[in-house]
Amino acid sequence: MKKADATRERLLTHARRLMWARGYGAVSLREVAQAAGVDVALVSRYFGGKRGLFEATLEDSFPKDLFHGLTPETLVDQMVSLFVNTPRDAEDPSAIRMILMNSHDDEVGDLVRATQATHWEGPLTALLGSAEKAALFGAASFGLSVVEKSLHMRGIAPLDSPAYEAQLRQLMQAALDFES
Amino acid sequence: MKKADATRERLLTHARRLMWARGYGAVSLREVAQAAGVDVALVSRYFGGKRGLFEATLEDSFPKDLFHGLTPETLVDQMVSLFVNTPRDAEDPSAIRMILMNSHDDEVGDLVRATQATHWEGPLTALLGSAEKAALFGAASFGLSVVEKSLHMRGIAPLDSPAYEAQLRQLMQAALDFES
DNA sequence: GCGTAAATTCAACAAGTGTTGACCTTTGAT
DNA sequence: ATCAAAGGTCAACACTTGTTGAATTTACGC
Repeated sequence: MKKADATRERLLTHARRLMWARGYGAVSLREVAQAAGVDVALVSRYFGGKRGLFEATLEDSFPKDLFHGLTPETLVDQMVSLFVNTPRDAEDPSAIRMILMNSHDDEVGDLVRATQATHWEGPLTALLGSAEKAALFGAASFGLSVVEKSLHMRGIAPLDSPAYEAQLRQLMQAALDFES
Repeated sequence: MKKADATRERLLTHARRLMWARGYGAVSLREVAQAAGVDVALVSRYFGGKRGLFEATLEDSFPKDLFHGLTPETLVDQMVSLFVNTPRDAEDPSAIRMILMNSHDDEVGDLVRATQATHWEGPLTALLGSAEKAALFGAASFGLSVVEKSLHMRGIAPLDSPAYEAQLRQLMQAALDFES
């Protein structure tokens, strides 16, 4: 019972790396299997199919407690810090990228959006006590992350500049000051 | 010589509608051809292949003069107005959505990013006279557009609220006030 | 109406997809 | 060492994809 779990996990790791980075539809099971060093058939055997494999990566590694222990006052600092410390095109693909790449897929889009809403949008709304604040802050943060970290638009954004970080903080704080 | 041009344009229209909305990789030529009411073979015949068809939609309908005639002072108003007046999930898919859906495609990603850089990022940088300003403003605007218009995250953003529009203007202006 | 060229369809292709059932191969307890 | 179960491979399937060359239909000047 031990060996199987190991390869199961190996499949899961590579599936997450590939599918989160390039999207569910753009990655073939054969590619995942080859990366894991096993035969394609094992995927359907262990996860019930391609969709099952993707779902497993969500349950396994979607960050669920992003806002845990935060207050509206500490939120901005925390998010800016998270933003600045996250490298572009990280080896280990981020959940932001995963949402960006899979939200519009016919097969898994609904699942992705539901997962996001449950674990991020919901808690953030609860934390801020306002759907509108959560909306604007979430949109600004997510949008910035998408553009900075994932879309390959160069000429954009000197991440290391301290002035940029300050401006970023001000920008996010402005989103938080939304009234009614 | 007339009839062919008509179906050529019909193919182009449906290709843009489908590929800009769901992404190059997710749309099959047979689907485009069926929407246009012709046989699949015509695509390769008229456009030289799938990629040629997509390139044609770019040359044909990518908005090229978005910042023409604007000054740094009128930029925010213009963009906020454009933003507020653009419906969510428009029938005629937006270039924003197209960039979002195709920037990471292995086959057309480079082309999309190059097009974007030439017609948007370049002019915006020239207009603002600063790569950093263009970076932050572009990222904020684009990110907000992406989240609001394209990612299907509901519970997010009451577009019709006047207070929201004011906040949006303030947010974009803040991005523009970037120094050094 | 005829005939020619344009416009379009048809049929087939090679390649790649996810999935399945039968088949080996390794492992570990008796 | 034996045998059964677990772990994994193999070959084949039905299907979809983009592309291509030949055949067929449609339009139009004479």
